[in-house]
Amino acid sequence: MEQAIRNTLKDYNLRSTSCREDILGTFLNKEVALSHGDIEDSLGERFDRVTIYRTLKTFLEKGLIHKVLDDEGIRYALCKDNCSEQDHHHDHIHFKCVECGQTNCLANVHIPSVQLPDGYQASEVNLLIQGRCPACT
Amino acid sequence: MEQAIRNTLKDYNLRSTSCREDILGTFLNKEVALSHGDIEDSLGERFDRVTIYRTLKTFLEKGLIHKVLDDEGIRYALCKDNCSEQDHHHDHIHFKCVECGQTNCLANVHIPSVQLPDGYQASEVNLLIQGRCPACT
DNA sequence: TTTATAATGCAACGTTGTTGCAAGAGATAT
DNA sequence: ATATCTCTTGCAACAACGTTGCATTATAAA
Repeated sequence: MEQAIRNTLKDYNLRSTSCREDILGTFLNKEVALSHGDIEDSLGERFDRVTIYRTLKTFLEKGLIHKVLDDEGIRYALCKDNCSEQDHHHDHIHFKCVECGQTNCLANVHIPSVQLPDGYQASEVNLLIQGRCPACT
Repeated sequence: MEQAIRNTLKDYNLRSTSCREDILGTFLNKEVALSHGDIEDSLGERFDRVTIYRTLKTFLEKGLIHKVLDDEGIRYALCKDNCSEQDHHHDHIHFKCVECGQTNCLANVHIPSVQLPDGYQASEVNLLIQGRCPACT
């Protein structure tokens, strides 16, 4: 596990540091979309707030994580497909439960293609569905 | 126009105040999704920041506006259909141009229905497409 | 082990959003 | 037109969120 995380960082041309390892580990554990605050809470006082911000920014730029839209702000989740600095492809859907507040990725559910009016060029698609998850129904 | 705005406020059981009239007027003029900051900039120093926050909150609760998810935070747009406190229905799509930064509503384009896994109940759907708008292609 | 480069922590700052409370304005009935 | 009740506003103070510059420390490669 530890080693797998290090390898992932290496694959993305990132140096291994304890902060990066812990944050990546948190994403792997939780499997839901996390906000900066969630990560801060989960890691305790081990790292500076600023370092967490910068780590998230770095992960974003390298294509390790992507933004997840949320009605309360911005969250982040691991990229499932192999994204890179150049190329992002996320056609999956995020579901946020209004009851328990968890946001997670509905893998396997594909976004049906949308017919855009003339002149519009899509590069990224984000779909957030809010409602109740199976655990809260 | 002035009178139309007052009537709209009345329809939603809201007292007419200059702040509410101006904010509603701004939404009617701009026709794009606005953030709190956009509104603040557009209205100048006429109203307190706090009042703008509270006005947006009130408009939200009464069903006059709805949240539009954005990769930089949260924006608001007028409800087109007749929404109310109880009942919101927004199946339209928002398009954000990565070039000019404007977010607007693609009326006429409907969100294709999504087949959710068992146990999930959807109550609200938000679709944001990012790319280039006709003016920036 | 040395060295070049990158990441971290700290401090300071700016922005964004919230709450309580006193003063002021809107709507209604008289 | 006025009095009255209620809702809205502005102010102050605060909390949360996010950014930048710089000195120090850690990583990876020679």
